[in-house]
Amino acid sequence: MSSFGGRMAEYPSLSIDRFDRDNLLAKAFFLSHCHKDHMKGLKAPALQRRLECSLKLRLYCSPVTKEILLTSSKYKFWENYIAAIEVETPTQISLVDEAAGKKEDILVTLLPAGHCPGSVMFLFEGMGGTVLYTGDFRLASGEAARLEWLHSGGRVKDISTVYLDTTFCDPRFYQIPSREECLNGIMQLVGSWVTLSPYHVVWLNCKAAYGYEYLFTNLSEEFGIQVHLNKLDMFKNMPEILHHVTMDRMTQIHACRHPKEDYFVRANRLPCGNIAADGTPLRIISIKPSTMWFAERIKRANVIVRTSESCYRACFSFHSSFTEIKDFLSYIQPVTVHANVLPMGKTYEEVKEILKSFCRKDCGDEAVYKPLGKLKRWRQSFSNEGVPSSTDGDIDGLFDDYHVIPVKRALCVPPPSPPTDRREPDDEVLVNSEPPACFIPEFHDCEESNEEDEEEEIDGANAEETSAPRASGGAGQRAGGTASEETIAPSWHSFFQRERDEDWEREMAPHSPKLFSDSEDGDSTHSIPSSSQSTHISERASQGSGLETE
DNA sequence: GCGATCAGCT
DNA sequence: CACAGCTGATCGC
Repeated sequence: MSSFGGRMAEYPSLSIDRFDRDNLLAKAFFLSHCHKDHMKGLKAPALQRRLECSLKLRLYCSPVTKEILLTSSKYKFWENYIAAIEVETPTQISLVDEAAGKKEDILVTLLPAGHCPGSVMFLFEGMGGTVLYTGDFRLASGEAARLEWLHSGGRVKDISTVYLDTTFCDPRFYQIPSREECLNGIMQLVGSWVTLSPYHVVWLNCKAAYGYEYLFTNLSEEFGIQVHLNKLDMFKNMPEILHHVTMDRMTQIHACRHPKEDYFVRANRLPCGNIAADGTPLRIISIKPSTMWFAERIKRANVIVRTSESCYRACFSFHSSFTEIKDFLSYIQPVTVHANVLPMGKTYEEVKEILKSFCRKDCGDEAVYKPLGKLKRWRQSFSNEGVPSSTDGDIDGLFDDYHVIPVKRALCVPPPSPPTDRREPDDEVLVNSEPPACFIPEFHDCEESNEEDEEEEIDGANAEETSAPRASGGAGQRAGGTASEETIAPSWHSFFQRERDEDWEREMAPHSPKLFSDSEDGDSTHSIPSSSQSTHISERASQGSGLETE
């Protein structure tokens, strides 16, 4: 959760991701993405009043963020005060002091942050120097090098300060499997289930927040099955998402929510209450995206963990891991860095100390901080009214070496580890060189591990301990169900006959499914085909009743 | 009645 | 397994 106060020392008249208290006095507002903890005060009457009294005040964000924000009626009043800025399009903004009549121009560039739809980082350039506010982000190691606007003249820009998403800035979160690895694991699990029969459905237990959309679109694309959501209006102008989601409950992949969803799922019901038209009980598995991390370098990661008979956790993170943060910051090499988030159980000083080690070092008389050069050209500028006032499409000359990885500053890093080396996360950095002139602590050797109590290895003996009795008088919940949630009888059968009509009938065994069980209890019907080696699904004996829904 | 804050619970 | 946000209780206005 962001604890950033909203303002940066270098540009104190801007407010970012906080809109309460002193931030109300800002000359311009910025929203990095649409998560509530970055929107504090954004719908407060005090801010509404402030807007109505000013001709100049604008909220700057990405076009997607604007779309999402304005979909919510609570934020509709922003309609005339939002200036969407295209991503990766340097844009000039005039900050006007309406009382003093003074004006200051800054250049802002939105960089894709990989956190959720519309999420961006803000790169500010102006009299306060070059400052990067990351918002929340997840970039894989090496991705900073591909962000054009972090560079100039083939080199990384001279960035004085970074305001950084430090959610996982703790060696405990040393490594998180990549987006692709996680997605592949989930795809295989989903695929191995939904192909068994039309009655095999998956419930993705996603939090009520943006950021899972690429999961939905990829699953839908792969299996030709749209994902059921409670509402879609926020995606109405995003066809690339809209095509893959649906409000039709008659589908095999669900990410719908219900306040009592755990009750539903325990009773073998989907949160939306959907059932098969012919009364055949659905076979539901739940997959809960969670952050799973690895304190040590391990060769093969389990990105899926089975927690009970029909419940799985799948690795999923919208924040960069410790390694990714380190890579990002080491590449940017700012003079100073501020933590936007205090990771659980860490003090600000501890985080600061870690971050400092990734920043630019004071090495003797090497030029440490060069003043900002002349600003280059920009494509488009906004007047204070938020209207694009000019267009200058010619930016190509700025970055003709686009495909060449820009050269980093040659600071503080002696051979044999030249600064231009791009390290892969797996490279063994700690063995290959003398300590650099500026000693950089490494965290590779940390002994911390989340593995000890996780028991992620397959435990066939316990894996079937899932028919344990319900903790409570669960008998009151009949699978066939309470009548209140059902409305119209869905034409389940015909729906799927369009899609595929063979193969599944023979799979419709009457026994209860035992998923991914390696045990030989004789009732196992579900196993990931040969691909299980690459999926890294592990079983974990359920600690509780075996009927947990998370 | 509304908003802010916090505990509790995913 | 730790992110993001909901619900409900409490308090102040």
